[in-house]
Amino acid sequence: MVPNRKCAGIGCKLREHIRCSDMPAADVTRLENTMVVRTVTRTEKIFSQGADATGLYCLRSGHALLWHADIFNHKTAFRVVGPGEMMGYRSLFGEDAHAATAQALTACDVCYYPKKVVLQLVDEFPGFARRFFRTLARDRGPRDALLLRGQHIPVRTRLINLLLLMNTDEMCPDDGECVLKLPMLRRDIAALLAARPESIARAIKELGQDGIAIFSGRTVTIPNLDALTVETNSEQLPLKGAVTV
Amino acid sequence: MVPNRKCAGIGCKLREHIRCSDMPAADVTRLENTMVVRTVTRTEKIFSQGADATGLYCLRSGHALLWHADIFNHKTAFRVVGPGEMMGYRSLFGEDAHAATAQALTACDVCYYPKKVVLQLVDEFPGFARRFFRTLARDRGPRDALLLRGQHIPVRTRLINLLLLMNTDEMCPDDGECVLKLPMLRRDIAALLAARPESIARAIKELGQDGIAIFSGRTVTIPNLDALTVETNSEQLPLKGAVTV
DNA sequence: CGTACCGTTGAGGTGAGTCAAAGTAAGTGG
DNA sequence: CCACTTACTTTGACTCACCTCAACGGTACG
Repeated sequence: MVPNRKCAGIGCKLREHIRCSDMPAADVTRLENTMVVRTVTRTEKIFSQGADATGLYCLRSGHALLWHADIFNHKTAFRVVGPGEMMGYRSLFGEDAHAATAQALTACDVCYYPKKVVLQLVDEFPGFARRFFRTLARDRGPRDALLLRGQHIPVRTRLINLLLLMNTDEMCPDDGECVLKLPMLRRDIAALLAARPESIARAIKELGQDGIAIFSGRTVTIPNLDALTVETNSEQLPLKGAVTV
Repeated sequence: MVPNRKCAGIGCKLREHIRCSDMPAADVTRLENTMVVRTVTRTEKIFSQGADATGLYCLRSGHALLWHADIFNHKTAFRVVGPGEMMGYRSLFGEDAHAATAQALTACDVCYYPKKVVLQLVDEFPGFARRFFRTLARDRGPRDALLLRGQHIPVRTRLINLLLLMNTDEMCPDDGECVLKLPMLRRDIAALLAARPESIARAIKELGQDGIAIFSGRTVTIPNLDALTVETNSEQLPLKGAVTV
């Protein structure tokens, strides 16, 4: 782990939460002062399954993967965390130990806010709390996995879903082809889709032959984005919309 | 739907939430006065996927099933709601339409609290809010399904997991055999385990032949509870602990 | 120029889905 | 209370997507 350093200004979704609450400048500063930014390298763990949840994490840059290991160390990933996204809030508010490990897929700048300060602010400012309620209620954490797995959806379709999920930014010109860089290994894709790396390789080959998505290392070229969406819609999507109870 | 009637006293988990907050009697009365109890019959819907979330629901008695339907009307259940349990809170706090349908498995008494009052109380009483944070963060909603599905777990094991999940009450003497009454159809079990009714039937037959769990209609006799737990532990349980990020 | 690790390809096995049909329980009306 | 309808449950035969195991090619790094 690289030496910590203070960092002025709050990044991530948290800034948005603050804007929506009527938090005075003094309290924002209080939060800023306790924030710690640390830089982690690829494959390094940000927090580990089983460890106490001592605070809230936020990615300033880079990508991380959340996965859970069973007693046989069989890993099941269920969320890709991108720049600006928070993580660790479920165990924070659930008052549980971390039930998943966060591992850096690429080099990351990670913000950390101590539990005590976050909970205090949540208690004091209803507007701030309400934003967290929304985040928690809409959290796709385990839902990402649900969306992507499910036996009756073929691996090919699950892979397409993942591509569409990773394509949030506007790296796609409206008509032309679309180039996407996946921040993870085949092994990680497999863990996310609840499949084996071999099955992923076969699905990738198939998509390439059909001219739907051409993989070259971690770079994916998608000639026609519509062709992807068409295919997911024609398949059975068991949890297409958000599954909010 | 049977005519509504007022009902004194707040049941369910909500009472516990109130006890943990420092809510004055006047506010508790405010909540009680807006509460509505209605009785629903088997198969009746308590709320429907796509409808606006107008309040919080709570089962005073009976069992209900939460399921989500895709565009092909393929139903995937993900939670069994028992007496005292709340439902509908995710869409309430997520400010989304209901993304699932709640359907009564047996006759139910359902409490309903209007959104406005609940949100007001959450804003006013941090202790009350904190309990909801915990509930949301620990919510197994979609997680139940995750626990039970996953291709690499055979249907037989998923079924055992469900039995253990339904066996919360102490209907088991310490040594003797344990009798359990499932509140649902085979079809519902299938939806919960992301399997087909035929596969459930086969798994049930197998468990009976092995003398691990004898099904007779909706009544399940488990000669030795340990035999069940042993089997789940020896299998790969991808999400054994709670998956809280 | 090895040593790892990652990625791909092939052969073989299998759990569970699908389809179809028979058996059983539950609910209805005379 | 019984005949009838309807819905649920079980069984069997077949098929297939994916897993497993094993081997080989590629690339990074010492």
